[in-house]
Amino acid sequence: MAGVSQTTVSLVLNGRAEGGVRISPETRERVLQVIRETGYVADPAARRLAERRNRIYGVFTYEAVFPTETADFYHPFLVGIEECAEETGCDLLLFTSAKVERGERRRIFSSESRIRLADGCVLLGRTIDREDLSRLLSEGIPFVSVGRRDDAGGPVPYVGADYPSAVRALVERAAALGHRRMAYVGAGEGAESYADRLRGFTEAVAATGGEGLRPAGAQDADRLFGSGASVVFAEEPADGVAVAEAARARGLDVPGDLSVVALGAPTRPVPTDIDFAGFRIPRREMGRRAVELLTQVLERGGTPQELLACELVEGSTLAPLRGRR
Amino acid sequence: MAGVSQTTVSLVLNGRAEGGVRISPETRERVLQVIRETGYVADPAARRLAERRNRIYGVFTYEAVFPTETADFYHPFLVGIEECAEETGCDLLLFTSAKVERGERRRIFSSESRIRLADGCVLLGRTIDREDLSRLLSEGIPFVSVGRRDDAGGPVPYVGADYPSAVRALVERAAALGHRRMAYVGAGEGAESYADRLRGFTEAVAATGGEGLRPAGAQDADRLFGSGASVVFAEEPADGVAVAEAARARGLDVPGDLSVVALGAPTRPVPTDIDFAGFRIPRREMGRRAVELLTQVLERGGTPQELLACELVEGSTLAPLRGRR
DNA sequence: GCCACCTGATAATGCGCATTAGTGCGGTCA
DNA sequence: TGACCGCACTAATGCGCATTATCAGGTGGC
Repeated sequence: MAGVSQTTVSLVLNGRAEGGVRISPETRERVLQVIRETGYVADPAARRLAERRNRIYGVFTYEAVFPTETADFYHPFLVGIEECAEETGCDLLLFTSAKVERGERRRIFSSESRIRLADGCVLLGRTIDREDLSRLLSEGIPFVSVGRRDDAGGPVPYVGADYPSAVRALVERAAALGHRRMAYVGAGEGAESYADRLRGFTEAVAATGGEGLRPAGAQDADRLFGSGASVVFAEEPADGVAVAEAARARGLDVPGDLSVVALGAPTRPVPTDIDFAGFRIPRREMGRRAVELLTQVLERGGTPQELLACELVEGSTLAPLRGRR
Repeated sequence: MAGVSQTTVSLVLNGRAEGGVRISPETRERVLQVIRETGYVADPAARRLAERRNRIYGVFTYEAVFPTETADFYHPFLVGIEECAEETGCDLLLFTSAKVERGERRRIFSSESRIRLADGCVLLGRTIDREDLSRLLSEGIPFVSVGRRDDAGGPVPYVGADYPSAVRALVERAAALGHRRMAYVGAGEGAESYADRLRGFTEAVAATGGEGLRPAGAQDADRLFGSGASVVFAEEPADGVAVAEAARARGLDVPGDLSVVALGAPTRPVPTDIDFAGFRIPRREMGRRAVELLTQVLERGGTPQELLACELVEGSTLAPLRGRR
């Protein structure tokens, strides 16, 4: 239509006028005019094939991206991811096709994985299969995990929340309020985030000269209350609720008789109106940062690992040690 | 690695053993073995190029897909869309790259639209630009709109909510309760959904022999209450709240003195605990159905147009006409 | 010995683009 | 006059796959 070759259109379209190749202003204008009239758009698939890049970032989650159950927990991450993708000019590809046999989890590498359609991808989830991780690494697929991950045959690029520091700060606050015997309720393992919290707890208790206790769990209320702990660090808000309820059932006042600190954020709605002391996971910021880091990896490579600070939440469940003050 | 040609691999990979082409079991097994060992996966982009299909469905929204404001309204649609995409074995592409100049809406056809990367797409939004719609039609891009849309240079494929029927049922219910003078509050235009509600109202009122009133809006409380209407149909829950508040401000009891029916669902959080009579928009089902219809369009073409029934909500704001019963 | 026929696999082609190595042309300089 | 150069543009190639036409080798019939 413009009387020029496909090459010329390509050059005009991509503004590649710098590298030795020149297009006369008249020709350029003629081409642009036709493009405007027809609304021509280069086929992204072909582009990808030739250019080896897509401007499409994949988002992988083991659960549905738009869940109904854990919506409140994952949503903020996705808000951040989308925000940053929009700014970066990228589209997001949700791997919804990862076949799910009844009741099974999605898999990153299914028989017909489409992960390579994206330039790279962002991983989201409480835990991520080590197999999947190490395969991502060995195949050299660019990715960034939201949430710290242990090595999986090599260092994993991630942006996580700095749980150890957050927990440490809370332990120090408790110590400053006179608490010495502190209990940690929760598995302290299974996911990096849990391990990090427990580690932060253990180290901080040691540093402040306190005494760290590990009752079996919130269920084992007898051991918990028999331990003499004056403050309980609950691995998750759900644990915190369980502890608080058990305490009240025994006529103990929270925080009058027992302080409770809830770590993390509710991964599923917890029916409570307790204003726990704890911290806020910077989920939105983590999502944003993950996309930024992915972009950086794509451009310059590397294995970025970042921890974002959590903001402490005062709450009303952490009080001075009974009898003090 | 298997000592065969690229063609053979392709044939094995796609199981195309029916159409005259044959692969011996030994060769096939040898190829599959290598595929298993290496974890080879066909490049989706190249596949798309050659096959002209992707198994990627685009999702276009004018606002962010993961919004914070209107989250509650759009979320159910997306849940349905994702569910069905997962069952269909498709991935979802979120057009987050549609450049947004500060404060402007996204555009389907931006300078570098990637819409054609997807096999087709689902459109979401209260209103959709007629320009965009007619261009989708004229360019023959397969799509399905969530929500009924008027013709835009041709019939638009959609799956919508059957507002006219729902509103009619509510009007009939009101009529059965003795109401005759009924008012509709809202613009009744601007979006197809509003027009449909007003139309359902007008027709149903005429059919039941009642009297339909159109005060200017909830703001114009004087006209509304002076009209003698015993029941108000509010175009949106927000309008319903406004009406109910205005009524209470005048000492009128809802529904004792005035019944209020709220149509649709809150598009943004409305701070109220009123249990309005009205109906439930089958949002999740609409999302699911949109994906199903898109699949159908891709396979067999056509322009499906469907309306899904809304479930009536009893609520507590629609009572028998004062002085009756 | 020749042709017809079937089987199993491959060479060749094209999808729509980006990229590179030219190509033709008019002008410069020695 | 011819070598040389910059300019504006194009022909050709390849990206990784699906598809189609073709081919080599074997079998059977007459």
